[in-house]
Amino acid sequence: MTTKATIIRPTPAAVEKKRARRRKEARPSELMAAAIELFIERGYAATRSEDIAARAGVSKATLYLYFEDKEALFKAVITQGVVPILDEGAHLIDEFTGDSSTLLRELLTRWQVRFSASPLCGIPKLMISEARNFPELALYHEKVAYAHARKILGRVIERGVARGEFRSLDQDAVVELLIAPLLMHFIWQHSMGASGCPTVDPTRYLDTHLDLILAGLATQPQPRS
Amino acid sequence: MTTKATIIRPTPAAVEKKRARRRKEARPSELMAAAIELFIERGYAATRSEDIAARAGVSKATLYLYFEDKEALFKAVITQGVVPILDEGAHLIDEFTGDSSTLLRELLTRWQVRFSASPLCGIPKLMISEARNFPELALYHEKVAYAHARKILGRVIERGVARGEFRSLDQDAVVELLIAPLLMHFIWQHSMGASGCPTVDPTRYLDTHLDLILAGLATQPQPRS
DNA sequence: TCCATTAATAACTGTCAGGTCATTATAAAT
DNA sequence: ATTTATAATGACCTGACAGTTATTAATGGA
Repeated sequence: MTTKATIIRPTPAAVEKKRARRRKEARPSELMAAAIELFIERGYAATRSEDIAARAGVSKATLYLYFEDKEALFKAVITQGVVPILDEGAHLIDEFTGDSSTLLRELLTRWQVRFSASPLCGIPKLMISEARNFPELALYHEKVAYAHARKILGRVIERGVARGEFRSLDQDAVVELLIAPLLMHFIWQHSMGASGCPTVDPTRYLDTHLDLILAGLATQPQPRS
Repeated sequence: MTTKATIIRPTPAAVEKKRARRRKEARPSELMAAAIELFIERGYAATRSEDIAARAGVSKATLYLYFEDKEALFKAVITQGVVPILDEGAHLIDEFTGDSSTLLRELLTRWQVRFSASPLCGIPKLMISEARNFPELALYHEKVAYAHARKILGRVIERGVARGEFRSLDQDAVVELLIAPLLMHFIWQHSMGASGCPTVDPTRYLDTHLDLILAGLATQPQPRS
């Protein structure tokens, strides 16, 4: 017999199961798109869940049909896939046969272009801002995103050193120094830049970065611009 | 005759004048020290004014004797003097007679050491996080801090180019690229780093940065490490 | 010692935002 | 058409926090 019990309200577990199913539909991605914009603009604490819902064109209560709470929404936003874009770079390495300077140039340019065209490039600013309020999330993000990018860049440097094209310097430091300007640029754009502070031209900036660092890495004097 | 009016409460203007006088005493700097720590840790919105007061060892109401509101305290913290430290670098340039590579090395090292030893190095992270919530403040900070640093670095690059030591590249971009790794390092330390993410060794990082960028800037092939 | 002035606070208030719930609209099924 | 299941929401509740005020403690000058 069916336990036609006195319980009318569904159990919390059932509610969460339903939420998990719903999270794969269209509505949640609208909410997440709205959330990522607002979180990047204002930060986590200063963003009201009602505003997120409003921007997605639904009511606040609807948001809570799809996400357990504000924090779950934040985590969903942060853990959105940067990995596929990073992996495009990894494939580039596998296929590439030319010199490592050119490879490095192509790799960084690719990443810059791909991230610039997506809201994902706002995530560094967001993660930096909220890291101390969400330490586990920071560690997770470091592991799946930053460490991944470092590994890929590390392979290029190793390749260059092995082929006698690059000097052998402190590997970890070189990799950080390759990423830092890109990251800094994204971060600046989404914070100071968005408040009216001057920003450098992205392509000139990246070109100069590559020009400098490739000359600095090279074992032989390069043709100079 | 003195207007012995019915007014018992002091006028808001008088209160503010009193606050301005008090702000030059010892208590406010304790409050600001506490505030800078907490703002950097948790961000502006997530920091409760009661916690700031508690860390400074006073009650919340006392805080409001010295600062009009939370925002005024935040602005006071941000506008704390980075300029003197930057100017140490400017003096270095004036006195220096050697080659520009060494000058650049000394300048960046000096800044790195001086900022690392002070809570001021947390301000970039704070400003980045809150720029969009305080646009005027972002512009002010850009003007008195970042633009100032850029100008000083610009002079060194010009000096190097004039003396035939440095290649002539996009001036603005080069300056950004000199600062970006330092800034990024401070920002990382105070966000991801503080959440347990691995951080590179500062001195190795700075050494490699200088090694790379000076080699990249140099007109003549340098002695290579 | 007394008074006047200033420093400091505990207790309070109003507002605002996260989260819930009873109810209504919408779609599906028979 | 009627029932059932699901999607969506307005109205509500509650805790937390910025900012205020009435009161007390400290200070100092005569």
